[in-house]
Amino acid sequence: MRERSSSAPTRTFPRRATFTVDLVLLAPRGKHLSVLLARGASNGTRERWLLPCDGPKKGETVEAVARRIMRGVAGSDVAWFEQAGAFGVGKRHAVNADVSICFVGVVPARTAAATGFEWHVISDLPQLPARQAEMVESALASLRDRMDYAPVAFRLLPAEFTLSELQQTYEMLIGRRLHKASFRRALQAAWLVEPTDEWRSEGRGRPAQLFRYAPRRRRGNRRGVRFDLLGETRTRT
Amino acid sequence: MRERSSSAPTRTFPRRATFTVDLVLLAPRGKHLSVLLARGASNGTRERWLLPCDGPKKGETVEAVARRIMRGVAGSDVAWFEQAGAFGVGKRHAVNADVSICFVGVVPARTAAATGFEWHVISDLPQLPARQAEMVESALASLRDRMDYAPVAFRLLPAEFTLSELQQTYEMLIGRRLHKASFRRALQAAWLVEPTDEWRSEGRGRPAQLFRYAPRRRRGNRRGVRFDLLGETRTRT
DNA sequence: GACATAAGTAGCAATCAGCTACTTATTCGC
DNA sequence: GCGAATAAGTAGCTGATTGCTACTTATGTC
Repeated sequence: MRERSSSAPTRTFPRRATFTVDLVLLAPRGKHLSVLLARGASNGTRERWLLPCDGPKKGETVEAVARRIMRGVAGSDVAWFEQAGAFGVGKRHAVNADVSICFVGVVPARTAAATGFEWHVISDLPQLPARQAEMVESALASLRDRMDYAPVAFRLLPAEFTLSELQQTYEMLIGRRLHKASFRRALQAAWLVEPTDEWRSEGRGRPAQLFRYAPRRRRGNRRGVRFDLLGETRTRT
Repeated sequence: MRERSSSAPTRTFPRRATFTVDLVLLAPRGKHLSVLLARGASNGTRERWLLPCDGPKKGETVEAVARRIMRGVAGSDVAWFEQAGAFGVGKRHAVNADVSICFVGVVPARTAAATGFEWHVISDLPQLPARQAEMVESALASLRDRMDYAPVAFRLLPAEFTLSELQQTYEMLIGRRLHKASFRRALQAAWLVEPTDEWRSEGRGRPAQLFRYAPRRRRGNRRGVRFDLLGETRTRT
């Protein structure tokens, strides 16, 4: 299936193939993350679950597709989203697209799922088509890679929040515990929050001061090199 | 254009659209990086240049497409490559694919370009279609993000190399100068190289000892959080 | 042999990060 | 009221990491 080409004269003409946009939409669920799944047609005894996905309408960017799917399945209150790569043939996909372009997004807790969709805790997912299972893994990795650079946690919280809430949100998103004193020290150094005059008492224990997100300055922080590479010589793809 | 669906019963059926794989292939050129461009049909007075691209053959993964294009345009001696995201409609693409899946790769200096292709220094590129220009930017960012984790530099060098050569390679790939003593100290701490018994004298100055890449151990290095995020509240997509 | 040049090292000073151990302020049970 | 329990918030030690200046070492050039 050749198309009209304006590519290099000496090469074969570019072929084309089809894709969909698949969405890994995450939301807090207690101390863990949950992912939104669509109930698939159950072809037998067992339920089938899939990631939400769709193709582009005419002229739509892939970001727009992702945004449209998010609006459709969970409303429009998205804390953050980003592309997490394209996943190709070789592992079965739900609707037989050649390639799925994966987006990862985060929405606040208690975001209602549209009919036919349900939140599932990531530690206990039903079986997904191989390609989609891979995408969930990769989406989580993308999110965790970005946590140091994108204010995901702040967008998940209300305008005013306690530092303990902020820390818990970070812990949930990156999937591991953080040390309280170190967390706060780093936060201070980054000039990301400012205290309000309000305090909140939450049952027992000392009341917590409320803060708001108010980033002040940028650390022009070019380090040398880190050499954090694995011992093995292999590429990530 | 609806397709057979096994998606959520209550949603519209996934649409599909076409894509190509586009390649940002980089090679050292003196102290800078160059990118491989394909000479396009010159529709007027000015030359047109494009990124190499193609679509998948039946059953081919996107990685396989990227690898095939690389083989075709620059041989098979690839130091490293990785996907750098999908770039959608909204900016013109060379062959009118709806979406381009971008791969970034690095090959050694002096890799010969196939007929119809030429290396261009990245600081002085000819005008490219908007989407492809965006891809070049993004590919460089991806490479630099990955430098701390993938042994790209080691794969560009011969089996035995001096530490100055290694440092220069790093500087070229990440696009900034590094401090000699700090570079070496970090390298030692990471147990990535081992000295050989050989020394190389390169004109004037003290001869340099040769090293080889021999990664020994892994630093299980989970930091707390870095809060390296920008002041502005915006996502990267 | 003096000088230029480049490799390679020592070590200071500042910062960062992980941790223990505290102080402060509140509710609960009595 | 008062002590125990609980959670917020802080102090500060320690070792690791980093950027840097300034050195020493070994070679070629003249």
